[in-house]
Amino acid sequence: MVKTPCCEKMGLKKGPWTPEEDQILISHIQQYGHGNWRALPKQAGLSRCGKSCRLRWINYLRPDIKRGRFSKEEEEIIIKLHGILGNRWATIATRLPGRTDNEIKNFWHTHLKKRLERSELQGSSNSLQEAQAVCSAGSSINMAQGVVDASDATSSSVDGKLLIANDSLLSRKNPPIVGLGFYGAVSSDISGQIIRNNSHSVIGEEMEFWYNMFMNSHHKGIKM
DNA sequence: AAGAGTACCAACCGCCACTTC
DNA sequence: GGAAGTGGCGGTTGGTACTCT
Repeated sequence: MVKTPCCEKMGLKKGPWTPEEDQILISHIQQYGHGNWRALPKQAGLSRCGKSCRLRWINYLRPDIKRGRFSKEEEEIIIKLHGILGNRWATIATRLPGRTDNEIKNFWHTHLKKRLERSELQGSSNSLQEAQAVCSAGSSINMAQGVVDASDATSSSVDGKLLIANDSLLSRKNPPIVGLGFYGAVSSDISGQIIRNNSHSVIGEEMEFWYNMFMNSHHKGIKM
């Protein structure tokens, strides 16, 4: 097999999409779906690479995309999940229906990150600052993948919290770093829904929970 | 009014993980 | 088991809109 480059240099268009291209892509996907992104542009008659088509569809053309400003609630979710997961935008996006990883990433870099930096400078005590404490510690609890992808897990719920019995959920890409990220822990029920709770005492319990879970899995030799 | 600086966001790039052969 | 194909992710860039001087 010869590996073909993602975008053949010849004849493939780059840059902003035109309304005509959008229309072609939408109608093609509505008609045939997107079984194979690399083959799609050819089938649809687009001079774009498959990756570009996929990105355009996922980030802009998908019918369930939610446009407009992020709500306070969404901001809070992003901040807390970022505190736990780090820059795993796609995972965070699964908890924000209608929002794309790209949108969340942009929002983080253009709004939240700056706000966090400002609030840190002002020394104010609010949730943003708390999250900043998590982020600036450079911590990332990768086992939290299990929280976010709980719907895929073979799992059981204890007191509304989740136990994961599927180490396939655990990222191999990023080795686990256990640190202050526990502080911003978000818990989830068995269906993967986030249980929102800003109470410090509960956060403390969650820290303990996640810490114990990490230690248990570590001792059992679960790869994380 | 115009140029400079800044903010925002769509899109690209390179890498990695999973799947298929 | 390993090589190749493919999809997906995160980092980054570049263009445009907006604000300030």
